[in-house]
Amino acid sequence: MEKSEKLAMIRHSMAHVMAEAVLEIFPDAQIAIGPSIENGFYYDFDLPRTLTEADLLDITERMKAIINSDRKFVRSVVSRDEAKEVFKNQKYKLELIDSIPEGEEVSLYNQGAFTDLCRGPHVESTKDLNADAFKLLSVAGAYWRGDEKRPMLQRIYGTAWENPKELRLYLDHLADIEKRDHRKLGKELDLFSLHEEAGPGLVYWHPRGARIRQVIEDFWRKEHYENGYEMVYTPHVGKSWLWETSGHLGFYKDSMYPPMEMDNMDYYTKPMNCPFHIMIYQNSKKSYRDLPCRWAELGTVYRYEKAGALHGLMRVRGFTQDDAHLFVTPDQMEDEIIEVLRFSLHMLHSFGFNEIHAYISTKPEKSVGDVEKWNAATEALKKAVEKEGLKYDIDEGGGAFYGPKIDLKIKDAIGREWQLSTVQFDFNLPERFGLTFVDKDGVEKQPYMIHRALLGSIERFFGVLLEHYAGAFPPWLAPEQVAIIPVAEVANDYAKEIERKLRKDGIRTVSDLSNERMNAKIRKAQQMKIPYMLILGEKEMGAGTVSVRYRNGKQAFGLSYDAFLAEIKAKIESKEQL
RNA sequence: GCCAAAGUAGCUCAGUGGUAGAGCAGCUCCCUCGUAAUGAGCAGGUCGUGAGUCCGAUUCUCACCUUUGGCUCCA
Repeated sequence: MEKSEKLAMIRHSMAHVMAEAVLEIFPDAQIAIGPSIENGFYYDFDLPRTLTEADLLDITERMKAIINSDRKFVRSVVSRDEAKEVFKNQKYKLELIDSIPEGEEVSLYNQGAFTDLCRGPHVESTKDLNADAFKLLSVAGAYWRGDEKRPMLQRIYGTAWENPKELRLYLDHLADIEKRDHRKLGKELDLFSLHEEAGPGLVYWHPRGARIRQVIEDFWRKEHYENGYEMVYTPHVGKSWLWETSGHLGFYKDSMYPPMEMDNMDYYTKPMNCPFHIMIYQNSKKSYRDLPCRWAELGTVYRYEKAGALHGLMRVRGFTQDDAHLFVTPDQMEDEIIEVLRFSLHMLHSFGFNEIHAYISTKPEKSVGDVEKWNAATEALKKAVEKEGLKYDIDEGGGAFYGPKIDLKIKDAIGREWQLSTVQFDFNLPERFGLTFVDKDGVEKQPYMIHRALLGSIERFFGVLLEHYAGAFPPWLAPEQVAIIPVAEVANDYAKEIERKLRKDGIRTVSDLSNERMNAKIRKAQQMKIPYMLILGEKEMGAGTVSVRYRNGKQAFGLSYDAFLAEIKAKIESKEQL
């Protein structure tokens, strides 16, 4: 048996054991569902009162007792009526029984005092579970069937493994995630802040964070120019006419900031940049000779995200998309898609993301645009992905109503997936705005329009980068690349001299002339995760050299200034991690 | 928006029905030091906001705001 199947069985069985334990404490509890999930399991309950930390300990102890009592998991197949009789006091189970398709058999699993409606499979006996290889993690609210109109249940999350060692590894992994939390690092490294009193979900970039953002944006612009894009700038607000035409006021209004009234007109802050880029397109009549238009903008947009959805930099209300729109002829479409994908991968690789997975989403049932276009676009997406040799999954029918898309997800340093790039066809806006170009044959035709963002949003991308590197940015991104640390006051002038030279040579440098001890300065620089420290004392002054302490603790003594400069420049140039 | 927890000094946190404390950071002084914290002193808080109970509320109650973990949605 595959390990993943075995773990799923263990976790699913754990969920049943947990349900039994909960029922021991709350005999009248209504039980909902309890599946295995990635890394663990959960079970949803409708309970007479809110669970506390103490309850979790109590449940844990009871679970251990159940596991150690060697109860068999016994499967039985019953009729619907029999099942309904068994669960006559369990309204959620009754609903589930009714939702089982006709013809599918209804099975129960029983262990000890607990019987659950369940497809299985399960381990043979509770003794196949390890009482020291699970942990209940948290209680959270969850709607019955994920529907916010239905009752809110209490969900207990747990993690379960084959043995205590695996559990330990997983708990260490959770601790690692916590250590890398971009909100924590953002504070520690003085990169950004959010201010509840000034508006939730709005980001303030501090000098050190802004430095990194600047490096990202400069690189982004340079690459875009090199790859045939032009930059545009567009306004932050637009009259309601624009959003009515685009359809946003019809489909997207709930996610937009409310209107501002001026001169009897409603103005909306933009939740997307597309209508503005379309205005530029429409400013003049386009010939096939003008296409493709590749227009990019670091466009700051505002969206009303539900309060509960806000999360650090990952989910905010104001953010900057690294947006671009491509207006292309049908002939150009395929090559352009291949090119966009190649470009995306190049960008992601540059930032140190090398494990990339593609997800193609195809035509949903309700859609606009004719089938031929959908097919051509979808084929182009597949071709592009295959050409790059990317692993990909297809989400059949998972596209937006207005066009198919590719999403790229990267894996970070600790194996978590993040969606960054997205390439999205749009058959809707060209129609709504009546976009055309004059083809060779003199006939006006509709161009293909492609939205794409490579990094997604700068805020979110920054958050992902921060967690990926755990704050220890590679030299090319580090807000401060060199910290100069004089051993004692006598070396301060020499420190200033070296700082001036480095700054002049384009190296981001700070020097610490405070009257702390050298050790304290090193500690400070180390905590700020500055990649290079130059320790300058009488020896260096005398010889006109520098001594380097690298972020990883290694040291090099007596380097000439030029040798050090060459070394750091090479690192920056290569974008390597130190 | 819903469920739960939380909000005390710039940060991390302790604490109490009789208007608060630590460490770090900050400031001052001392130290001038060779690879992760020299030492001493000072200053810093209307205890998230508003109401209620009470002789008295940071502490108890309620409402609101915000944050966190989830649900939903997504970049």
